[in-house]
Amino acid sequence: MVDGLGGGPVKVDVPPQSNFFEVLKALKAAGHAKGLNALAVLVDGVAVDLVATVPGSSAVPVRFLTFDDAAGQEVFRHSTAHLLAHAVSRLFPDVLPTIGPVVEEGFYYDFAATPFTPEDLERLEVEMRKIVAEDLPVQRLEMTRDEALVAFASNRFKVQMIREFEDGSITAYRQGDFIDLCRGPHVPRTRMLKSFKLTKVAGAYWRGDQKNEQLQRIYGISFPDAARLEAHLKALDEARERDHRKIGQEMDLFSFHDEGTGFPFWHARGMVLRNTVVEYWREVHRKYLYNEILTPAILNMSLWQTSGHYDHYRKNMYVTQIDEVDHAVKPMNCPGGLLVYKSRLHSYREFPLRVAELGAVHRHELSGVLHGLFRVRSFTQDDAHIFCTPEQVEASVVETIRLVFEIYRTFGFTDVHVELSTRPLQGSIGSDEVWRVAEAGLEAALKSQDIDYKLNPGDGAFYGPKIDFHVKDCMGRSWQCGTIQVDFSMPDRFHATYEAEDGTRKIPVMIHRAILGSLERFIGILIENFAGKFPLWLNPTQVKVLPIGDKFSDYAKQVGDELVRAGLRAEVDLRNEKLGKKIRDAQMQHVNYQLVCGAREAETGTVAVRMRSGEDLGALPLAEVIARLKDENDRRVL
RNA sequence: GCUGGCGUAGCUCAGUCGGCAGAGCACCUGAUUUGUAAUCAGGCGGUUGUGGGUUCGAUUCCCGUCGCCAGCUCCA
Repeated sequence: MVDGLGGGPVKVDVPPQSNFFEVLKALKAAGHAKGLNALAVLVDGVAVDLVATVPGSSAVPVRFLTFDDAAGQEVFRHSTAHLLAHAVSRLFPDVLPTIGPVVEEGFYYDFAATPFTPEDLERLEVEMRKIVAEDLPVQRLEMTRDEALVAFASNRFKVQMIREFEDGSITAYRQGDFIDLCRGPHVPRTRMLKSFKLTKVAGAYWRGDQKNEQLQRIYGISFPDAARLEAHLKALDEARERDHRKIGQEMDLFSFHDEGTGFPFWHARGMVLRNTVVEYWREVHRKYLYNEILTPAILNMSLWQTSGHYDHYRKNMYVTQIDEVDHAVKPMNCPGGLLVYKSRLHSYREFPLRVAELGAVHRHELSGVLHGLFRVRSFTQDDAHIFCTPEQVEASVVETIRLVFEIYRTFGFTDVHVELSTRPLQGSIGSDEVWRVAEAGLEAALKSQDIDYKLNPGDGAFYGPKIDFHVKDCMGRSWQCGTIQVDFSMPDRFHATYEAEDGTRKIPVMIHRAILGSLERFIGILIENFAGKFPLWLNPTQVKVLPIGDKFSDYAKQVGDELVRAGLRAEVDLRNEKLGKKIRDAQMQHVNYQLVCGAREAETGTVAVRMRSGEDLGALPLAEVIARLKDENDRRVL
């Protein structure tokens, strides 16, 4: 029975001991397999080669894999990785191949070698094309462990892998004079691997461990036809065009300088964007009954000893001395928040007490991981701590989840993916009972809101379970932004208490939460999501007023002033340039509206409205335009 | 932090097999007075990231260093 051809399963008869090529032939003869382009085959859920023997019973379900199946794509790309290793073995006979898996962005192969140069990649691509043209058959070889140890004796990495394999037969694949240890399956002939590109070289460690030998990794991508490869490379180009570091410079939003590696400098226009985000954030937090505090950047080291940061994360903290006493720049806001909490007595009647802080934190990240606004050494967390009783955890989490979704929706992120992480197997603190209640509370909160989530057992923080929120941008990329973490430990460490209904002092539960995560990173995400073409409410420059000539400068200035007085961000382009030039520049700055002022407009008190899309709304009375833009701005239309 | 690549004008990038450092854009000035994505001309602008070495001579070759980029590792 062959499935997956469209329509129901199809039955074909082939002689006993046939391979799947016979099945394909029979299907084609019956008019079924047209344009199938099978790469491998799924027999009872297990991917095998097309040359494998067809099972004797028709009860076993069979499905051919093409590039359009995830599993088929994997076979294809993995075969391309072998093709690469084959080419390397021809051009660099002394190089030892190690492993070559398929990853999300194609495939890679790690080699024990001296570094490859970009020219080497070009030569390798040429050699790979040669091997494709030779159309070598790809054969599966089964061998015993001893045979495998002999066959791969010269490759210490393969020997190590063979030794670690579980018992049973070991498989390898041969194409021409190249043999590689591999579970398979593979495409049957090298000819099928038509379109590929080697994309980059990088160092990588054997088994991903820094202590091990460093290998040379070659990344590549492959497709069954040139058109798909082209489309893929074009999409990569588009992603490069959206790079927030590039747009940030073009739009004059922020910069980085050698004098402060990893510390962003916000320019005036970037601050408008940032303040707009913050303004909205404050507005919605007021609505959700938060209050806001601000705690100092540098605090005595004893505080970090109490919080536990000194023990666990000292290497990431910036330390200094004040009057010869050790201090640290804060890497997190919660210890400071706890000092504020402790500055007076609290009653259960105040709970849940929602305390927000847009706190600037500094962390010493490794130099190699810094990346624009996405990974910096100083950033502002949209932090908040909710102090409550254990009974209030669930309701507080529900309320926070609602807030998270409301905020994401305002920025246009409606595709949100949620993960729940539970108690780590080792190193966690707190009683079983407390953990059980907290995990149940988070789970109940998610269920009550009908939210699908992924469970990550053992991935929680050492002090409590957490919910993480990932937003998907318009390119389909997922970004972890929000987090809700229940914490039983910190209030205890700090001896924070509240007066309970029965008059006793109790320790509150503390819920840490961030929604945007890092303001810097979130703005980076916004820039890439919108490719700099911000919706009106977020755009640093919303309107450009464009006089057609000097004669209309006064009228244009008047228009600009009125827009600004109405609370819109407008600039007037008084340069001695032609209209086409002014429009072009406004377009390149992604300004939402261009208001053209010439003789007709000046006489009638109108402006000719051109939208960023290129749509021309014609001349409209200024008052009408202002009302319309204000409405779009105030409603935060996307 | 590790491996590799790269640092030339505010930006994007040429160039120099070791011999007077260039273009476009931006900016300034002048002409032009402009109607929906680039008007023309002129001008300003650089210790070639930085420190050292080799050399008659270094932007070019070598070493150190800082930064950027890609990946690895890390990410409370």
